[in-house]
Amino acid sequence: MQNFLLITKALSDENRVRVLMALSTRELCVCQITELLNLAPSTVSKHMSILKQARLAESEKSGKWVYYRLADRAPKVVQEAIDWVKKNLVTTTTIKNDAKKLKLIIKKHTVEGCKKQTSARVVRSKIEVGHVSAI
Amino acid sequence: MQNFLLITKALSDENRVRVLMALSTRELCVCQITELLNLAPSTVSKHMSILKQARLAESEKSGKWVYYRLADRAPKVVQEAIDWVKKNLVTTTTIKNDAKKLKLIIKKHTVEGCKKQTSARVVRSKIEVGHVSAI
DNA sequence: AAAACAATTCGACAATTAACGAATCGTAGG
DNA sequence: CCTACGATTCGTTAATTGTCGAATTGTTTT
Repeated sequence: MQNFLLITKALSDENRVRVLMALSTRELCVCQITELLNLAPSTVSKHMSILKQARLAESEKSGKWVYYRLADRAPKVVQEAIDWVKKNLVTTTTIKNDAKKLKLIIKKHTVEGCKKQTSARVVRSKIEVGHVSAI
Repeated sequence: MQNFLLITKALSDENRVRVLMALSTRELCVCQITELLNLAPSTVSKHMSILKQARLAESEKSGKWVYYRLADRAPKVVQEAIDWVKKNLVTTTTIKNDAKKLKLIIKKHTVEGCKKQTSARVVRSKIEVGHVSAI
């Protein structure tokens, strides 16, 4: 019951479901999510920890960055929740607008890095799915 | 998106999911739910209005009583949410304990009515699914 | 070594929400 | 009619939650 409520509570905030939908396209680092949602980094970090606790999202550190992605190999409850969310939100204007905005953000980050930095990791993430712990 | 969040917010409270699970067995009047959850009637009423707004539950007035039941013929999002909840909570101890307690409550109410009253409606609900607006 | 930067943690504050009791509405029975 | 009762609404309070900025941690770059 407690795990179940972790999931539903995580899904009961608009910003968090927007993140989940964004992650359904590809993995993202915190600064990209921050830019998408227009929130303070600390706020985004909190949201991500809630998604992680519910096991809806996973994270992986790579140098200075922390990349988040949708849960894989998570319990069935979680997977079904994710599928339900995806299925019912892909068509909404909010999510479609986010998708557009996200493309620009990713393009920008690919060129400039998170702010002014260029990272091989960011560039490479376009062509490979796997992750490396160090560049 | 707003409708979606009505659903997830409704599901993010333990008492409300307990009610949903109780309703998956049979329809219930507010006083029965109140007894199950051990909350003030006004609190239960609020919870039920939240479930109704999310379209997870429906209500029907019958004399002095208001009966709630799980949504039927609701949008697919809602149906899928209900199925997901049911599937993942039937085995939990909280819900199983509720089921036990509910049996006693129903038995009691069948004999004595909500408090001291006997209602034909309550007795009849055991054998018929349909509802009548007046006894 | 120092500076820059991404992310997290922490403390404070504002907004939301769960809970209750009192008051109200509607129905049923004396 | 009037009383009793189930349910809802309303106003209040307590608890929870979302948000931010400041401070901190860890990593990379200069």
